[in-house]
Amino acid sequence: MSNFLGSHAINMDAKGRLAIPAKVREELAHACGGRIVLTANADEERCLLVYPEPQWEALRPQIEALPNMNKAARRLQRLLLGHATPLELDSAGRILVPPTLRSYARLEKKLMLIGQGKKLELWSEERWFAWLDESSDEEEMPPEMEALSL
Amino acid sequence: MSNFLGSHAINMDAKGRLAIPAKVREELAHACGGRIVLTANADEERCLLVYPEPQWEALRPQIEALPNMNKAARRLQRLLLGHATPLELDSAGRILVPPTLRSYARLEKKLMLIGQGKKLELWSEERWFAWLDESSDEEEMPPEMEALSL
DNA sequence: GGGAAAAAGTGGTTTCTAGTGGTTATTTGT
DNA sequence: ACAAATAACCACTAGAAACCACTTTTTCCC
Repeated sequence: MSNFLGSHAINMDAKGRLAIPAKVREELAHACGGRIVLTANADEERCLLVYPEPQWEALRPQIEALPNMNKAARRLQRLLLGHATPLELDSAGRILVPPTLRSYARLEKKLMLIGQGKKLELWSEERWFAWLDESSDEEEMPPEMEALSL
Repeated sequence: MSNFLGSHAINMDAKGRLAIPAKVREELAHACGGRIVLTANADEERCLLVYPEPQWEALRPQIEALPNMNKAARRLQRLLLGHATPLELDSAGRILVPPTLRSYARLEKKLMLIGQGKKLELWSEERWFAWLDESSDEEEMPPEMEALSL
């Protein structure tokens, strides 16, 4: 099972190529042989999600099966399914981010790649730091979280 | 079971390397053979957390399992999982703090390492002393705390 | 209490590989 | 068929990691 951790600053070149950090590349190699699926994030943060292909294939039927008379469910489907793009690493360990996804997440040169266990998140650096600075406003936390002892 | 106590002033060099104090090194050696995980703190104090690897591995699944349609849970995941970095001590007993974590906790040259029982906290010296000076404002305390007799 | 030896902390140097950019080939569309 | 855009290939540079050497502090023994 893949286990992506940590954050990495990476640059995207003018062609939309970005080099996956070597550490992450290793993880990807034996999680999916370098076959990944890139898609949009569903919540209000405009970032991209990087799934090893098997992980994505496990998730996809669940999304497709959602009762889509519900507006929120339709939104999730359109965002996730509608942006999903299979990608492979090139010989130098880079991926080419499709223009659509690039503009969805407002990616420019400086990016951040954030490990999230079974997947990775790809943010524009600017947006990532802005999100970090947001006050962790008084959202109510789920009971599992209140019980945590870090 | 590890049991980190006390505080130590330490210096980070220009490359981001910092020497773990010998006392702490001993504790680490037989808690995890020197294999540690460094990550960000979840609350508003921007410091880093140092876990012996087994401790972290006990915690990680709990964090990953949080219901991440919830905003507060997502924040915790992005901070903790998204910054977690496994590290090993070099031949001189030092660790290299990744640039991402260095900037998150605003670490410069002078740092403080604070024992917290099962983990350690790593602060910029400046922020540590500033925090000490903060008024412990009238937050209400949990019942377990009210029952304490120091 | 002083000196010596060992350990701890600090800094620099070299080597290697990850990351970057450019160039050529191929494919697709007009 | 030709042109433009995309994809694969190759070469170079810069940054990171491992190695090594030195200085300073502490502890133990005389």
